[in-house]
Amino acid sequence: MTPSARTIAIQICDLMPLIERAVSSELRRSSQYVNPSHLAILAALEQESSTLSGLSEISAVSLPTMSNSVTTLVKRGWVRRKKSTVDRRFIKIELTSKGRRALVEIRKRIEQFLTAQIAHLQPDKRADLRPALMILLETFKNK
Amino acid sequence: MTPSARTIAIQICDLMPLIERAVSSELRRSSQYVNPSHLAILAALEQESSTLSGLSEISAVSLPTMSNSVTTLVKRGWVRRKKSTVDRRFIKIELTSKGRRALVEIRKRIEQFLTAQIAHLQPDKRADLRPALMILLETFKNK
DNA sequence: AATTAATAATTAGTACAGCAAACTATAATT
DNA sequence: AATTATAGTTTGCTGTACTAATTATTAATT
Repeated sequence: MTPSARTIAIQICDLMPLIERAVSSELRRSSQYVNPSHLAILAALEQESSTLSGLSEISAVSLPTMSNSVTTLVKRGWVRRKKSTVDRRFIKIELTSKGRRALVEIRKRIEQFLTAQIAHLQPDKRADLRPALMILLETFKNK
Repeated sequence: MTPSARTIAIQICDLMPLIERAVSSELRRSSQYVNPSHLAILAALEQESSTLSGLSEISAVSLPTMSNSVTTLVKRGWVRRKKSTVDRRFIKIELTSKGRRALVEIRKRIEQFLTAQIAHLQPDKRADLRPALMILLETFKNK
């Protein structure tokens, strides 16, 4: 019998905090504190520059919140604000090269941490994980 | 060929913020704001009461942070502090019945949200998810 | 053309999680 | 009895989250 959507939802519900906690803790351990929300912003900007309202929608936070977060990231030199020449109400947020390097660095640290956890698994279990994660990625993209 | 641990790590790295964002946004949408970290604390206490230092270790945050979070939860009436009679330095944190009800309520809301996402999937894809999630749950338990 | 409405972003004010450092209270050691 | 260790709390800071109000700019109306 195929598992109900609810069964899987509960599993995700249980799993999320476990990984989240481990990764957050790993990020906090680093010299420069990195908030998970910053990671999301940098990752979004890596694809393409975005306006402030665009970012706030992607991250599902309010506009003022995103404005503040961007200010923090600007202070760190990871992004820059750039007024649009077409419509001057818009502000384009761009990743700086320093921000790009920081993103690579942060990703590397999380990846190394997660890799260490996954490495303990049997190859056949790892084989099960990949397609499942692809399904989830597809499911939660643009949600 | 079985996927490398690193490949899977990257997948998780990409997936996490997607789900996290969706769920956080869902939690914030509710009348009473619920911080994800609160959820983790309540869930830990549901299993069994714990000391403050126990909780801070489980959630991988500092002792002062946990002390403050518990104070917030006490104000909300969701947990209570109780001095140990054996060793009076210890403080047992217990879930109140109101806290237990809140936990059920929060879980229900997240589950409903996630269920709605999962429900769109084909049964065979859902069938793939369950064992994979079990592997991940096992992997990140006690990490 | 002047006024009004709509849109994008910021500012102000509040709540609260995260930290380190300094502190209090209690228990264990010496 | 004095010292050291342990469990929590308090303080002071940074920074994310919110809503409500404000500013700047553009679009729509009259």
